[in-house]
Amino acid sequence: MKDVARLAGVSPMTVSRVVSGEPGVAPATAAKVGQAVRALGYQRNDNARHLRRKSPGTATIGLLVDDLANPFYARMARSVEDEAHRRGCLVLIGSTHDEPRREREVVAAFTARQVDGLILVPTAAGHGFLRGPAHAGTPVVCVDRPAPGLAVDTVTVDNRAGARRAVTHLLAHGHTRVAYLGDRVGIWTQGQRCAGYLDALTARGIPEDPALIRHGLRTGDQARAALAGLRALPDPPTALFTSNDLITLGVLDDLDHPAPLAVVGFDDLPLAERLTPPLTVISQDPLALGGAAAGLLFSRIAGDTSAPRSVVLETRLVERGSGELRRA
Amino acid sequence: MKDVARLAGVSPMTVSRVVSGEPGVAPATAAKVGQAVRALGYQRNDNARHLRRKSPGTATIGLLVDDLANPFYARMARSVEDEAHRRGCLVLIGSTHDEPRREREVVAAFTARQVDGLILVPTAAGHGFLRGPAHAGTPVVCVDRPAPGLAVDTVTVDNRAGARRAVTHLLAHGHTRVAYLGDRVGIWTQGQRCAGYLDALTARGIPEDPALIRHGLRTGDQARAALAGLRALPDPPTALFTSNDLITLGVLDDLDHPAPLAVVGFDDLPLAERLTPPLTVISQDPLALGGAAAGLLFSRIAGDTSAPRSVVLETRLVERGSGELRRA
DNA sequence: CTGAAAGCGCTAACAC
DNA sequence: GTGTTAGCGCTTTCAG
Repeated sequence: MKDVARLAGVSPMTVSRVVSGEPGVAPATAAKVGQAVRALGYQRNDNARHLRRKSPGTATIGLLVDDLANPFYARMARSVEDEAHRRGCLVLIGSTHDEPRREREVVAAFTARQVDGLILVPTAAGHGFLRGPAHAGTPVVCVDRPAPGLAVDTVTVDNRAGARRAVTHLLAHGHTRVAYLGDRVGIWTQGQRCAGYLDALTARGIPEDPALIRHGLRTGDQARAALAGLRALPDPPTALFTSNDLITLGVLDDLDHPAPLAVVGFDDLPLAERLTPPLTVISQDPLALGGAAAGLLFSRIAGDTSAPRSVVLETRLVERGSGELRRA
Repeated sequence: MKDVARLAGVSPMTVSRVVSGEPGVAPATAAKVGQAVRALGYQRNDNARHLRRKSPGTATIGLLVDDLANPFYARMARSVEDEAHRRGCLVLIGSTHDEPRREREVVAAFTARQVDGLILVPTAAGHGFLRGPAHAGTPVVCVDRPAPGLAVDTVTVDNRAGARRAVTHLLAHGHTRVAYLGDRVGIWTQGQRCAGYLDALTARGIPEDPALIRHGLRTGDQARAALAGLRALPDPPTALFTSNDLITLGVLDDLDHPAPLAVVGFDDLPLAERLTPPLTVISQDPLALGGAAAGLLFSRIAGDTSAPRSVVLETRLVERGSGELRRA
């Protein structure tokens, strides 16, 4: 900046004013400065700028998701970045890979960079560290899952209602033996979906049968094995509710034999309508999740200090065939 | 920091040393400082730190892709972030949505934040702005497509060889009328894939038939319409090479009627093996792309000033059925 | 309308 | 081992 000032024959202060588009500079002076800027290829150092400026922070937010490669979070990230871009804000990104340690590290690195706010898909573990004085003043929005014991804005989808809807749909097609296949119940979304499954049974007066409930399925293969187990029961299910896409895919190949099973999955899949059978799913809208989270965060950044809000988005039942199979 | 110093009864300099883990501080002093840090919830301001430190820049890189929501770029981003994290580096992210203006804006914002380097999926348009003095000293790596006229490191996949392989595969199954369905040839990857298609024909001595070549298909519906046109020819094709996944999906439903067509697509799809027919594809490895780009960038950042390098990754032919249909 | 001085939070370089 | 001084690149504040 000093170089530009020298070349333009003005003081650094004037260069600052021109570069920042502040009023009160003679057009002629501004032009000279502009030329010097272009001649030298000068670019303002925004880090230094934000160091001195008190006004709007650093115009940077942090986004920390479980895994960027997951299309669900990728779409969320996209809409967060779009919202940030509309507001002239940059986005620092990170993946936790569900490791609380990595989460803590990255959050620390983000706040050390003076981000104006944080959008976070919390890992399962405790988030006491976010409550410390280090984070006072940095607004946080949790998205996709809440952070237990952390009083911050949260955007989730109504997993429980969605699961209930799925299972109710199956019951409406005459099924009475509906199995639940899920990942670990400790995962918040899974717990919610299982609760929704039970809600639906209860509403119909169908007693819960522990033999039909399988938790902790972490891979497609495990799901497949679980299904085999279910089919070996004396009174096997005629329908399945699969609680995430990995599990849905795992059972897909074994739906027809020996007896056809109806299935509704939670989470939409890219090509669900082209599978055989076309998959009926409960679908979520990751773009809306990201958009809502960004909206909340920016209103906090703008100074909104009201009580923490909880936004819950609805899911959608998409009927494509696999869930409309009537009981044999 | 001054507050911490006061509370610990030492000078700010000592706090700095402790917080930065520098040697040469008495353990007792370090302990006192540590307590004060925790009591106040102090966190170092890394922006200010990097302002003064000359050593390793800001430990931040910029990643600019076409669209974060695209699973291909999402996976690339994930591996870039992983590599960056391994090196204690943060990642600023952005989407261009293929708009050169947005690309320029975001690149400018990144460099204004003093990123140590840039990984870029260049838009189609010119990149003269990257050559200006403003970017001297900020290493850039282009990934997925080259930036015409820009002498920087580039990581791409061998689109041409992949396409050639796909078409050769179809020819080997007895087909002589193989059609090409692609997006605008002006898009670099599409141009390469079309060239590969022609290579394969030439190698077999099969003359190119313009009636079998369709460019500019931007949607699945357009691809479908193009296929209808091909089928109406007096001498219709018996096999297709589809040059991206959108096009592949577009034609998928019309492969069997009136006559069965063999097809090989460029780009793998998540559930390709579960479609009917299971899809034979040329698959790329976005994680490897991202990893290679990050590797190159970090070696540049570390001071490698050798001539710009071009890394070209191979594709893989994945045979699943749709491409192994013999000529009727 | 423009410039000089001071300082944002931190660390390099040197003194003690 | 620890403190002092100066200054990173910019903007605030106030004086001309």
